[in-house]
Amino acid sequence: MTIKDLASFLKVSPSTVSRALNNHPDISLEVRQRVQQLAEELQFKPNSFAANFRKKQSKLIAVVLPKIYRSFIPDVIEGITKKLSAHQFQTLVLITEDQFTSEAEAIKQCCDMRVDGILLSLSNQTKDLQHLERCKTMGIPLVLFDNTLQSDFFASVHINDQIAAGLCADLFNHKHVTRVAAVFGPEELQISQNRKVGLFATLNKDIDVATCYANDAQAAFVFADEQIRKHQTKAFFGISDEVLLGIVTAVKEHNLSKQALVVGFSDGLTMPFLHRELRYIFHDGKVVGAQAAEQILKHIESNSNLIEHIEIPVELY
Amino acid sequence: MTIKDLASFLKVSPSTVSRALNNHPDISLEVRQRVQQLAEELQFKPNSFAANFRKKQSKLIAVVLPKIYRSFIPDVIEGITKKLSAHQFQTLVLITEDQFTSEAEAIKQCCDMRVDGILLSLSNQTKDLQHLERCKTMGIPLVLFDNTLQSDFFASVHINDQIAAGLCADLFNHKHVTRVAAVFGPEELQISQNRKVGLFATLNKDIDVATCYANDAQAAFVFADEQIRKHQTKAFFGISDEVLLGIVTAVKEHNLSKQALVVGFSDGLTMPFLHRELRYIFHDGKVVGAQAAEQILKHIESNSNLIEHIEIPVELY
DNA sequence: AACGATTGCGCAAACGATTGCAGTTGATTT
DNA sequence: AAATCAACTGCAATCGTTTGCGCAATCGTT
Repeated sequence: MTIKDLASFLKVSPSTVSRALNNHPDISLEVRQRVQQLAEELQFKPNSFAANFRKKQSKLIAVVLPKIYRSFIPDVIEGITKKLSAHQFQTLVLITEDQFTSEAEAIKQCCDMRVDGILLSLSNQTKDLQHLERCKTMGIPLVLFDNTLQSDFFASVHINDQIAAGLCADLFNHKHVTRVAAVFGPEELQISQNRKVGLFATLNKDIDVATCYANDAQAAFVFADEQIRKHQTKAFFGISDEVLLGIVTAVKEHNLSKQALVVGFSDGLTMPFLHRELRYIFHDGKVVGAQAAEQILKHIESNSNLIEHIEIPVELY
Repeated sequence: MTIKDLASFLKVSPSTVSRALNNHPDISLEVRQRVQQLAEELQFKPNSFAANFRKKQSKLIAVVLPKIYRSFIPDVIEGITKKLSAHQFQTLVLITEDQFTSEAEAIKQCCDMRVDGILLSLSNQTKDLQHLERCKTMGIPLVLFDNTLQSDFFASVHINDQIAAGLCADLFNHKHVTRVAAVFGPEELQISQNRKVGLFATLNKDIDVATCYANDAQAAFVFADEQIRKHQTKAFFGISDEVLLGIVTAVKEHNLSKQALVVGFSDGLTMPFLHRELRYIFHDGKVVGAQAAEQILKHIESNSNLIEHIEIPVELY
């Protein structure tokens, strides 16, 4: 069932059918309705591949990310798909497993398959943006989100990690803690670095800080537990829900729930429920995802080449 | 840069280039190499839309699911994308938000855009499979996974929820508990029903059971807390990580960690860490995802019309 | 040497939609 | 009555690959 078939049924030309289906004003209302009605009856749907091919578009946006972590990322995906599907774009998901080579390969694939745009959260092995050259030369818009690197050529969307971490530091200062145990993510991760810098920049110099890089609850637990035993630490910073889980578990095991001050970044779901005293920067994946999607749509739909660096405002809860 | 351009550079015909690029044996090794070499140099990549259009395939598989829950689903997606990308298929993600109308709409879109296959986890509003008719008529293979309904026309992949829940019941029986507080998911959910049936079928009849339907930690917490207060309940069943979180929190608040018996379904990550005594059916998303992907690939690549109903074996940890 | 079989490549027609341009009406203007 | 114009619609080319078929040249066989 093609446009030609419809055309011969209706004794009009394929072009007329095409235009009628697309509500082109050249076609009289009467013909338009006849065409659309028959199309409806016969359950006809134009072959979008033929159309996209001709129109040189794919209506596909790729989301390339290191891993589907349990916090934050699900919201990001939801935010992206919701925004994109409202604009008749579909969402492709590619996972790099935090491997630089996979990331480069994924980008290559996206370009080769002519997606209309790419949303990319960098792997923690990625040190520069060379592998994105192809996107530039092929004119495929790309927006970095969450874990990004500064670039003049690609838009980016994230929270201001330094400022956000600064808010956490303010809290420690204000509560006059003397010692903080801070758990960051993988050391190479840009986000780890930014949050670390932000924390230390604002934290009173006379506060002792014990630092640890961890990427799961277990490692964070071991560290927090040790800090409590050795130093009676009662103030903690955790960079993500994953490590906060480890910290909070240690805190609870030592019956410090009420006295301890646990501060960190969270998606506001599990951890605040688990530890009601948690103070956290609400890292809202839906907003990040929606904004990133909006940026890419702006590039595509209005052909704007404006490179924006969006910082999502954050609050401490 | 098209195949034609390459052809004129090399003074051969476009068909030769096409065949050379696809390693067609009709083309001499010498010509093949020349073509491939120049293609490499010029960074030429065939327009996959043109090719797919011609070949009537899309190399796209859609994954339609109710929501990106924090447990299980991330693993499912990972399992799917890994398997599919190994076969040069890309993964499209559509979210229905547990709305039947969204689900029907999503399926329609997938068909209209001619995906090569669909992996579907049903929304909990979905009562029958009428809306999948179109897939049948268009010959688009579809595999149900996780939350499914029995069907003769579509393959399915899931664990045997009844048997799995039975294993949990065995544990309660064996430990001679007298009272169980069981939390299921949304009542309409097929999975809820199956696990409930399985639990009750095996549970000793003289065990009192208090039942509750909840879909988040908070609701489960309230229920568990109440059961502990009113009945000193010490045995609990939780259908998912979400509700287990609520149960375990209540248990801990009452200092029952050591004495309580908490049993449920988990993805083996957060909850077992949080409550080391947790006994759980390991609900492995990666395996479910990979199996579902494998089923769809089988349909596509070997044109098999065999409808299989796969039950992933489970273990109680 | 003559014959069929094989090898290697090109021709041209698809695939199904879109779109610039031109042509056909009928109505309106001069 | 001729000319102008607008409103519709059709023609045909086009997007970039793939692929059935045909044609030469080469090969091996008797």
